[in-house]
Amino acid sequence: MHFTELVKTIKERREVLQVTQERLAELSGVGLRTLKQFESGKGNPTLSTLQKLSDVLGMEVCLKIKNVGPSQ
Amino acid sequence: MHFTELVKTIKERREVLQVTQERLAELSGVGLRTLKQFESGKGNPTLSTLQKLSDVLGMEVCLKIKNVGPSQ
DNA sequence: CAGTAAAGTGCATTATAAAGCATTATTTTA
DNA sequence: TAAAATAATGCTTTATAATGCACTTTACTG
Repeated sequence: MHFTELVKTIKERREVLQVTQERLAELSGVGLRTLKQFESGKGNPTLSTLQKLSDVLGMEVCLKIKNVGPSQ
Repeated sequence: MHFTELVKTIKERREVLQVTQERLAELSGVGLRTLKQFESGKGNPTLSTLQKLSDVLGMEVCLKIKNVGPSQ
């Protein structure tokens, strides 16, 4: 997933769960400014920030082997 | 995946591919010091750093819904 | 064991993520 | 449409990630 997709995933998940940025910031311990910056596609969050947000949203950061198959 | 697992995954993948830290640093554009720090379980890499390393190793950073099933 | 390669660590500097605050813009809803 | 809620942005400060360099430690390999 590229940066943009990660942002989109977090943002959509937050919206599905009907959580505001403010609430997510509170629950995750991530600064509101940091969350806003991230969701608006700017910046370069630390792994820790990404994990805190993911956690609250019931998600997790993972690494998977890229699919480099020819017929994709 | 927790931080430790992410580290382990990157490190093991690098070793499987028989790439040295030095070579991975070169290929990914990540500083050798940064890579060393990460692999020895210290620090808190930025998403960008994690992605650069993953890319070269044929992996990608992703977000997935956590499995919170009762019988796990 | 000696020599070499690879990995880990201390220190210092630079770049930038994290954060808060105030303000503005946008969206929602009454 | 007015009011309220939510989201975005500029500015600034503080914390820390990224980096290089020199050195130590740990693995290999002859």
